[in-house]
Amino acid sequence: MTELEKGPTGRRRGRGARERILSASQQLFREQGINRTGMDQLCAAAQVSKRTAYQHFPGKDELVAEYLRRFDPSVLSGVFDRTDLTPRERLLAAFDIPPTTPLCPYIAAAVELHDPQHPASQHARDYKKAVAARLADTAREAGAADPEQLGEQLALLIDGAATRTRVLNADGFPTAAAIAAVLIDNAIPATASDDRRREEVSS
Amino acid sequence: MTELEKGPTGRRRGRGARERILSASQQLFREQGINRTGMDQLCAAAQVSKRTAYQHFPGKDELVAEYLRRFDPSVLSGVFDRTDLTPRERLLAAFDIPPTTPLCPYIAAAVELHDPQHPASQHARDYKKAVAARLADTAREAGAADPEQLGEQLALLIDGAATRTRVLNADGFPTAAAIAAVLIDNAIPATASDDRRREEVSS
DNA sequence: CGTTAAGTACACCGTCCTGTGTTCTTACGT
DNA sequence: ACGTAAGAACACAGGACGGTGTACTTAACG
Repeated sequence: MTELEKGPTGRRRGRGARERILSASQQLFREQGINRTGMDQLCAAAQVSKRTAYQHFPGKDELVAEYLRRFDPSVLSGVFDRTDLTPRERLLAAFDIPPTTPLCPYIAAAVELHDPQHPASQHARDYKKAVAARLADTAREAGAADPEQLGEQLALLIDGAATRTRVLNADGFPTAAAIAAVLIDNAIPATASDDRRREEVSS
Repeated sequence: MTELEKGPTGRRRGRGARERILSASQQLFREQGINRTGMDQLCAAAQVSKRTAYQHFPGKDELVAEYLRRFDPSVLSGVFDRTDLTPRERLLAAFDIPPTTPLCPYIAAAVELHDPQHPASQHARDYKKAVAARLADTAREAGAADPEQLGEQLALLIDGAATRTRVLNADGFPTAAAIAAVLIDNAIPATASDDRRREEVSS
């Protein structure tokens, strides 16, 4: 990863500066925040010339947007694609987050940048909606009466837990998970604690 | 408030510069964020010389801390001291927040400043704990089985709603209020809910 | 080989930021 | 009326920031 990735036969140019920049962004933006991380420091950490950075990204704003774009696959698919869990367990697994996680980078970016028009802010909105939609899908799979509502509720719990973890310096996800369990049980009519049967509830 | 406050007989010095500074802080910090509000702009809005500002506050950090300190009475007592409501109604009234509210300034400050050691961050922690404690008190008053847990849960809901309102640009408090209603009903031992009026419960 | 693109090193610009020094003016209380 | 302290006006230091210009070096590939 730190080494250049030589493609099969196609483009093999470059020595991976862009990757190093994004990698350093992930570390520094999360550790120090976006506004408190200057381009000079970032380039030094990435071992990349400042000039090179600005040949890969038009500006810091676009770099931040691209930095956020990198989170999608890991977070989204990490939980929702686990076939070893029942839908209900998957919903709860979304709250199994190590307390060391700094803060949802989308929340941090939206608050730090403070501009709803910023490309990163728009991406944050899209991401949050996507998570809620994924939760709703899983809720539907689990047989919830109102999947959209449950998805929105669980998404709110995740954000609340992330925020409180940051502000209070104490893990808020156990509390959120407890609430989630109540909501899930209330939303699934049959209260079949575990629907091990994978029957598609075509409704 | 905007006028100088002449004490009874004691100190009558000053023409209210400090008040104007704090007042302008409330407006600008909430509208634009803390980091994006420079001292020059703030002093101009407060119609205060920059030199005067730095004679009232050692630095911007302390000004921010004092700015946060101003929120305590209004927010805390605004909801919890309403004697016209039952304890249960008071818990739910905490979610009646106009959607125009920018964002809980404590969350914004903690995320923007990004330093847990910052005086404002410490104050934000204290405030969040105080709110949870107040909610727990009210929950106890309402007859909840585990008031501390319910207080913590409701506090998490409020923060989640505030965060999502900011990130998604859509009011998140109705969703949070719906969850709160479920939690409250689950936490108060069944029929013992202190509703004085049971008329339009189901409506 | 030579070409070409990617990357480096480094100085530099303009802007904004927090914070200070200095001098002058106002208003209050005695 | 006078002294004193709060405040105004204004320039300026010192640094961080985002971003650019320029000349040089490296590595891939024909």
